[in-house]
Amino acid sequence: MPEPAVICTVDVVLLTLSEGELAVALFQREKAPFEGVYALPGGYIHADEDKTSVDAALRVLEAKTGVKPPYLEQLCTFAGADRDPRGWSMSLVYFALVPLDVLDASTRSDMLLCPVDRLPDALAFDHREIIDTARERLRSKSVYSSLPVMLMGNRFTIPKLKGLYEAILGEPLDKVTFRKKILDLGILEPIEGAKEHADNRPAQLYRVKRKFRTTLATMSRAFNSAG
Amino acid sequence: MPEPAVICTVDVVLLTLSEGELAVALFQREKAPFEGVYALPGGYIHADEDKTSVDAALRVLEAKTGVKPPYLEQLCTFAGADRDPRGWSMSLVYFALVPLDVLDASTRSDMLLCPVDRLPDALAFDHREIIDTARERLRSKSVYSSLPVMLMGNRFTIPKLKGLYEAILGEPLDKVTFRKKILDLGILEPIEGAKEHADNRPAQLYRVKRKFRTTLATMSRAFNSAG
DNA sequence: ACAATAGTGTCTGTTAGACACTATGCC
DNA sequence: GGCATAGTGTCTAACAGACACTATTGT
Repeated sequence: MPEPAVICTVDVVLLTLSEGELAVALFQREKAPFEGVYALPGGYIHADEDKTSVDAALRVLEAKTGVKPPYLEQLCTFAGADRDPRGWSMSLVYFALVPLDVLDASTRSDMLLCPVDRLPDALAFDHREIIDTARERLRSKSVYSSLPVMLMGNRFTIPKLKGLYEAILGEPLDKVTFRKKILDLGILEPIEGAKEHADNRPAQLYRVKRKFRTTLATMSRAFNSAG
Repeated sequence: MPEPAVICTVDVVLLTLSEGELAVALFQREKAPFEGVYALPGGYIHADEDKTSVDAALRVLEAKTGVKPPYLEQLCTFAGADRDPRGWSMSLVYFALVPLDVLDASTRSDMLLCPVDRLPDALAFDHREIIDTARERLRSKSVYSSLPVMLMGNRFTIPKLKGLYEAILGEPLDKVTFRKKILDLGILEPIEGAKEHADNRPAQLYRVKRKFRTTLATMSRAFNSAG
């Protein structure tokens, strides 16, 4: 017996660090439903074109943003009868982390980089919930891993990275502990003679070691003490 | 433009504790593809019947096993062109934990409870990979949470629960540490005067406190020392 | 009494976090 | 010199894990 068709789409939560804040990439929808309303980049799965669901996510992201994300993982699937007025729908959502400079280099002009703490009042479908889920995923992974370095550019200082962790976790971290643990991971190396200058003591610049450019490290203990 | 149809299914990895081992519920497929081969309980999403994807998972599980699982969460979505010979398919996989006695009470006779360490040589589709993903999810969640108590019955002893954690994590745990941490969670209470008798010193029986029957606790530190 | 497992008390090495301190730039 | 931030040394309280010990049953 033929089943009523299910609407199969892929959406991507692309997060970046913009002006010290976590921001998500949004686009105004060109068609109904939710025409003109901001939504995550996404689109139908093209069964004749996408070999895997990752391919579909990359294709959609490439089309909307021109970016190949250095980090991409499956987030969750949002499905049900009520989330799309056109019918029963299934949205396979991916979660991408992209440094701001990569995004800047190839941005399509219609993209809105919106700080996750100040989302528009209206978002298409259940995209607000999806973004919240992505934030929560990033937060929980950040507690015990080096995932956030995917949001930094090629060179960054420890204090800047600490600020990013604090922005993600929403709480202050201890300077000494953060330093020790992030360095103990062994994925960062100082860039000889390179310092970031401000109107105070310059900070040592670091980069991710070559062999960890793709792989990420997990740390043995959490950064914060929360249970 | 009409998109080529995507095959939308729900599958459930139902795990239980059988004779001290973690076991998964499998069924022989009645139709091609993979007719006669063991597979996870699953089926098409019924867009006209299932309001949400959880409904679909529960319906499929109820139909095959007669069980309403005390714990159910979305695991992952497996999708792509190659996993199903019929075409591009998308399987939304749920992950259920059920105590053995609940399962025994309403088992359909054609179910195979197979220890996860001794799976059949042949499994339908990518179900072996799916089961591995579920084991890994359970393992990672067990390190820092009380999730495994969902696999115990109404009453159990601390040493029995410790054995379950060891089966899931695949490594021995320290008796003292386990005791302290599982009790510190505050979700268990001793059953007054109830002991489990063997041919040695009887062990105190515990149960999950009423207010935690549905909610689960997370512990501040890991059970094991592994990073 | 003995075997076997349940359960506890104590010690030790490790570590997170607090705090104080030093270092190094710009004004 | 003063200020601000980078970076380090040290102390302490908490805790995981090891080990030895006691407790309680059946045989």
